[in-house]
Formats: sequence, structure tokens, C-alpha cells
Amino acid sequence: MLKLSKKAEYALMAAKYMALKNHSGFSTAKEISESYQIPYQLVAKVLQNLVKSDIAVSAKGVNGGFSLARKANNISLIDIIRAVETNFKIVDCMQLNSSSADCEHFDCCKIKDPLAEVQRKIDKVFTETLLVQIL
Amino acid sequence: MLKLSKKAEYALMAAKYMALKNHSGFSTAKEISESYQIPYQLVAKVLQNLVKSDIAVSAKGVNGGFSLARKANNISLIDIIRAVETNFKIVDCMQLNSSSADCEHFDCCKIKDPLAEVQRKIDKVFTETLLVQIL
DNA sequence: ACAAAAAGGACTGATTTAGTCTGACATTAA
DNA sequence: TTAATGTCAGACTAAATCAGTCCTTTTTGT
Repeated sequence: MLKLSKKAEYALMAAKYMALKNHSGFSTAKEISESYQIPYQLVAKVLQNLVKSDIAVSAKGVNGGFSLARKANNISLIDIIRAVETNFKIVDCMQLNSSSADCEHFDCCKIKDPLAEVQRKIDKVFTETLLVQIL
Repeated sequence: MLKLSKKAEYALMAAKYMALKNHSGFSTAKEISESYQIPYQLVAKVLQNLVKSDIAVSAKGVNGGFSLARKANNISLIDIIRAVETNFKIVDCMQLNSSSADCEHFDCCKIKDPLAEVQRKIDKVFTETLLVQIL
């Protein structure tokens, strides 16, 4: 279906939220959740993912929260999406762990190489689109 | 996950198969299924979808089968994928039937407009890649 | 100490996907 | 006529994925 997951959507929204108010300190998961009507626990996890991927930084405790680790013009959509999506390939056999099972005794390879080029172009779209462009 | 469905993969493979032997008459669903180790019933349905979308033509009866309706340089990947995929949008609210429910009281719209441009670029990749390029 | 906040694991329920099976029907070459 | 083939539709299962919730722990400012 070539659809982004909710997690990816929420990650983009959360990143946008933080970008818009970055200067004024931390944003809490609760704050983002309420502003955008996103389930709290989900956005909290997404934010944790962003921290793990060094897109955001976090501060625990009272007055803590999340903040972008970089400027919005230095964060691409692919950074954000990859932080929450495990798979970001149009076909399975392009995953890193495509050892053999899928592609070997199936003749998937008949289209693998040409699709790799398509994959490259899609990656390019998300790589070249920066967070600052969706503000 | 931004992944193509198996149906889309099979449609591409089937189209490729037909393109490669187009001159030599019809290809049967059975033949394609066995050549590529694709479940027969699935590839049969996929082929029916291709016929419905005027990408392939079919002939019933003995010696019947399927054949491409156009030259491979006149069929884009998006034609093939759209023939089998119901949704081909990265977010739900870009679907034609995105009446209201999703996007209205959720603040999804915060990212809808910018993502529409991303969607356009992805469509472009699939529109501009022709079947002949994956042979 | 307490409250606010992140961190993270376990779990459930819904949805989607892939695939199978069945059966009835239409067409056509031999 | 008969066998091979396509057409069409529905029911069904099993597995995977997704979205969401719940609960507990850790950290930290006041």
C-alpha cells in the first residue's frame, strides 16, 4: 500500500511541533499529545525513538521534555521516518537481513535490480525534503 | 512501512514476463505462476486486474492466456501498481474518500499540505519509470 | 518527600496481508 | 464433445503488522 505508519506521521508532527517552538525550551510529550490529539503513550514512544536516533534530546524530571537536537534545516524527513520505521524498503528483499529465504528460491530477483533504482529515487525524495520545508 | 504489496510485486513480475515474450503469443497464468514460483490463484487475480485496467488483454479457451495491451515503453509502473493497489497514498487523508473523520478533529492537517508535495514526487518516480526499464 | 516527566516492557485488539479453497460459468481448439 | 483455459465471486484461515493501552521504573526540580 506504500503508506507511512501512524508512528511516522506522529514523528513528523512531533518534529514539526518542536521545530516551531524550539527556542522556547522543551516540549513535553503531554503537550504535543494534547495539541495534536495524538495518544500520549504513542507520541511518547515516538519521541523516545527520535532521541535514540539523535534527532531530539530529552530532559527528565520536572520541567523536562524534548527538543530538537539540530536545526530544522539540518533534519531530513528520512531521518525522522527511519527513526520510527523498521522497514523502509518497497520490497522485502532489499532489507539488510534479506539473507536468502525470500529471494533465492522465489524468482523475486527478476525485478529486484530494477526496483533498487526506484528505491533509490524514493529515498532521495525523503532525503532531500527537510523538516524546515514542512513547517 | 512504505512497502509494496505482494500483489504489486507479482503484477510487476507478470508484466515483465509478458513483456519478455510478448511476440510469441499469450502467456498463461499457470506458466507465469510456475516460472516465478508465484501462487497460481494470486497471479491469476493480479492478471485479471491488469486486464480490467487495460494493461493486458486476455483470451479465453485453449491456447488462451494473457498478453500486454501496449508496448512496454508505453506502460509505466504506476499503471501496473494502481491496477492492483487500492491505496497508493503515503497518508490516509490523501485518499479520495478522506471525507472528514480522519483529518478534521485530528490535527493531521498540520502535515498534510507539505506531504502532498512528497506524494507528488513519489508518484512521479513511478509514473516516469516504464515497464521497459525493468526488463 | 513529592510531583512531573522520560524510559521502557508487556500486552491486547483490530486490521491487513497473503494465501487457499470452492464452485459456477464462458470460450475455444482439437 | 471434451479438455484447457479464462472469468468471477465469495468464504475462509493464518500470520503479520499496527495502533493503542497499561503498568512500572528512573530521574530530577522544587
